[in-house]
Amino acid sequence: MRISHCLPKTSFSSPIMSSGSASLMWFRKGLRIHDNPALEYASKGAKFVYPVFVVDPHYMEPDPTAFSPGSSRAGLNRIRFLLESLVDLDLSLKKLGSRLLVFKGEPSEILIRCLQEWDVNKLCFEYDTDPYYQALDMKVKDYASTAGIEVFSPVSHTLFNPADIIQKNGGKPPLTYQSFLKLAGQPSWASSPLPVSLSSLPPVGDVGNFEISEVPTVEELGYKGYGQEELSPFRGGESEALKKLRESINDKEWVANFEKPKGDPSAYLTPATTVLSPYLKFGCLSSRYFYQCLTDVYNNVKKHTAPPVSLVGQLLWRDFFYTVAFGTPNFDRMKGNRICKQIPWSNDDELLAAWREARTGYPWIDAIMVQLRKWGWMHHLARHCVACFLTRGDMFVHWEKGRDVFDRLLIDSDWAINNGNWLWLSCSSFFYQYNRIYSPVSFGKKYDPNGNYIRHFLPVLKGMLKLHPLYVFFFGLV
DNA sequence: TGTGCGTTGAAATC
DNA sequence: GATTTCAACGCACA
Repeated sequence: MRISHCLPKTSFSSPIMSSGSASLMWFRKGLRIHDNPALEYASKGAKFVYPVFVVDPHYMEPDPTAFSPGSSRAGLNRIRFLLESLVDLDLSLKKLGSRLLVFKGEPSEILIRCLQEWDVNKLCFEYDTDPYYQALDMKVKDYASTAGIEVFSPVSHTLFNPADIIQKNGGKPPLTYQSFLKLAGQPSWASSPLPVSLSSLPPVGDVGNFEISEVPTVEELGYKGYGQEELSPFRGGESEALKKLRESINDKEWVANFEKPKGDPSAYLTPATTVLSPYLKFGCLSSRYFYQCLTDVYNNVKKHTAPPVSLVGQLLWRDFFYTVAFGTPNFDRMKGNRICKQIPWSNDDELLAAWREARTGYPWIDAIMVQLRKWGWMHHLARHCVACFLTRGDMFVHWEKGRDVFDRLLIDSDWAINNGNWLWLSCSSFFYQYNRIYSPVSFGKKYDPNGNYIRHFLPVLKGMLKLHPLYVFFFGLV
């Protein structure tokens, strides 16, 4: 690791550690060495550390019935990004005298078996607010506590602990960005940075009868016949994340002046090439480390932009959505979701398929959808464009359907952020003006008759043209 | 209960 | 085609 900056302290106080013991470090997100309080605690005073990752077949293995290459839950691009991240993590662990132990199966069953077979007295993993992990972690924690194993599960995926913000707000999550900012304030770790640089890790203990495999390749998972050139150009892993971060941070002027477009949206082309979101999603890059790097830059320039439009503002948006998602039951559904407007969406699967398969007939929309399918990543404004088109244009398709397509195809798809944005862009929550069901002004009107919306995205779309020859084809149709 | 406001949007106008 | 105007809904806070 070439981390020269100071790294943040975890906001959790560490329990008294035992000595001469073994720890199990369970990786899920947080696929990194830097700013990883769970890994740090696992290695403190431990004789052995077992770094474990469980390949869940539901997430990883081919599902031939899905509409695109991939498993039942994730597209091939994100699966490959994850595998690359794991390979990189394994390499980094090896440099520190350890390695990644890769298992395959239902994660809670595997974890419990590991805890039964190995002489482990500490179980460490990053706290996760997603419902999938809330349920999974409950099972594993329950077993650990009955077995007398200490569990350390710090919040290190986000800048703030969503539970803290919700508590400060009287038990409910704030529903506007501004109120979130007020409640959040400065992160507790921001003023007292702690340099953390793991120089070595305790060795892996005896794995007993377990068969430990290397990180599988996509071919080994059963995906055949997909060449490199057909897939996303973005490589996964912490090393790549830190390299990309450094490239972005080096341009201090750009970092300080980063702002949402106000007349010159072409300024948004630069962040389109940094692509840090997938690394934040898997935790290859710590959002807290990113935050500190940005504050360092801000401290060394005369003036800089501020939330919501600044780069730090973007990290705070991420925390905002994590907080609302954590504090809202059924956040990923319309029904039973108290913050979601109840709308009688159309149920036309053919319209959905046309959108998904880039054959709407609108070249802008289709070009973006091709990029989504091919690269698994697209500019955030482009996402807004196609999401509004699907839910608020003539299609009027349920946001949950569009959400599912993004969730499958985006390499950076993140449960809280993806659902939050679809709620927003479909006028179901956070943003309510001109809801076409309830507003006689806009109801039934054709989507964007003046082309205001598309015009807003034009510079971004033209920028894409430079990036990939495929767009020539689509733009040629205009 | 009223008022302010939002990483707004569409119609009116230049 | 580009710019300006103003209508709009529900959260936040008094």
